[in-house]
Amino acid sequence: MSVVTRFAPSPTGFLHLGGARTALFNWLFAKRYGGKFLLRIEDTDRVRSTDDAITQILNGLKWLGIEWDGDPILQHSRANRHREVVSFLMDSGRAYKCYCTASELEEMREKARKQGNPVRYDGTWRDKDPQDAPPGISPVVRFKALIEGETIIDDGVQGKISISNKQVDDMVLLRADGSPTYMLSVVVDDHDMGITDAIRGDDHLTNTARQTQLFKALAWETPKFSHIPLIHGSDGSKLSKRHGSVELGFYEKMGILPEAMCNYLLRLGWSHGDDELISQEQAIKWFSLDGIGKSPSRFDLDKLINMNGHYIRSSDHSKILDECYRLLCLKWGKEAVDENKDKFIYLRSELIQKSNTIIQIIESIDFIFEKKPISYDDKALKILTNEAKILLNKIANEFLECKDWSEEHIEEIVRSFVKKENIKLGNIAQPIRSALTGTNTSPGIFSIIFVLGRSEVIKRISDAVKK
RNA sequence: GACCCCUUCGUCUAGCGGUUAGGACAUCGCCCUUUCACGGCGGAAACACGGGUUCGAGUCCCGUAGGGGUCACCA
Repeated sequence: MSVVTRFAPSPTGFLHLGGARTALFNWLFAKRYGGKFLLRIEDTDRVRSTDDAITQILNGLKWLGIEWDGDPILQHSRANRHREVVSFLMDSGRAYKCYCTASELEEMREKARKQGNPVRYDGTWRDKDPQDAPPGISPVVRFKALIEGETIIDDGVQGKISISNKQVDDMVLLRADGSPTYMLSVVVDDHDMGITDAIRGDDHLTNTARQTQLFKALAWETPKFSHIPLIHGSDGSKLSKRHGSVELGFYEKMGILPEAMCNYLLRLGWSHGDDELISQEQAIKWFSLDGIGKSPSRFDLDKLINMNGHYIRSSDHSKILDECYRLLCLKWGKEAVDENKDKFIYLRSELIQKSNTIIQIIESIDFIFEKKPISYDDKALKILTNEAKILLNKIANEFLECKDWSEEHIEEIVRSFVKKENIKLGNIAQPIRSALTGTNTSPGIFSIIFVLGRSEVIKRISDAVKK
């Protein structure tokens, strides 16, 4: 039987790092075995689900390069099928109506907590005669779970796990308004979609016992589940909005490449010996369940950024350039960018070589676009001493007389100036840098002088000297 | 609280009974150097603890501690 996996996000929030990794693993697993990867939107909670979230999830997956087979399935559209399964369960005596009110349930839990018992539904309506149903209350439908024995889960990552059936209570299948719950829908949909393997977060592990019982009650085959440990924040706590950086779009905005993100996510919880840089093609060849670790891992932004640097340097430069152009336009406006495009093109190799993120590239050419007169930061100001200004005046004259405005010739001028003045290159390079960029860091000094052009250079130097 | 899972450098991890416990990120030092980086070289840095099993344990078993997850008419 060929492999069918799925990613089943709930559109109650955005696609975050954990979800992205789950999607990646399922996708990789399907590719590895030549199977299909399906997408199912778990929107049975009509109140909390939003279209925005769906769009964002889809975009996030596309950005990562994860393509699903067929159209995404919207779970709520299958409600009738879910209800049909419940009536089968009712007929076969594996489900029943429960008329407990919310306050009764709360009381029940409170009592169990006080007595130190597991907090579960106590089965009040399990064997009651439906004739006793109180008037005016619309019931929920509960699954009649097994009371004795234990449920064995053969997990692809965690191995064999047994959970006592005493731990599993009679879960709600249909809400009072007749809508199906998640617990029912996953089971029915996984079966109907022909899912053979599903990789999902650890947080579903104990739910699996409930779902397994449902599969059995329906006489359906259970997919092979593999529960992967969760990703934690850098402080070791559960990844949450508190970390401010769980959303995938956050990383796109900071100039992380999707390839780097995939590679990083892949290495978080999965390994293939000492391999670190793993292309998508290679990952598809290597991916398997036994490379997945059992312990939770922390998210490390530094490592992601470093990995991103490798991808920036090794990927197709024209692709990087396109992305830079897009972001540059966003930042400075298309007109300004087009006007200065050749400057950026000239500096591109150096920039790509030394940057770890797209944003770093963009920021290192801020000086090109700064409005004149440019502003100087503290470090630049510190460099612009009186002695430095004297040197700047002198070198400005040299530039004025320069006949051949090429980077090579500019370097000649500066180097012979250094010799003449008996100073170190740094003594003049840093003041020039400050004058031209308003900061103390920039691309190579000769290339920025060349790129800015003679009149601009003269102008900026004279502005700086007047400071 | 009950149940389930986890535990190797600061972080991600390799290791699948015999290793000087390896790699990567971060960190420190040196080199390169006009700045910031990139790159190169080198250093420091880990088997949570306690019992077993075994000739031999990071590797197997049992406890303890710590961490995580689940206990909804959320998914």
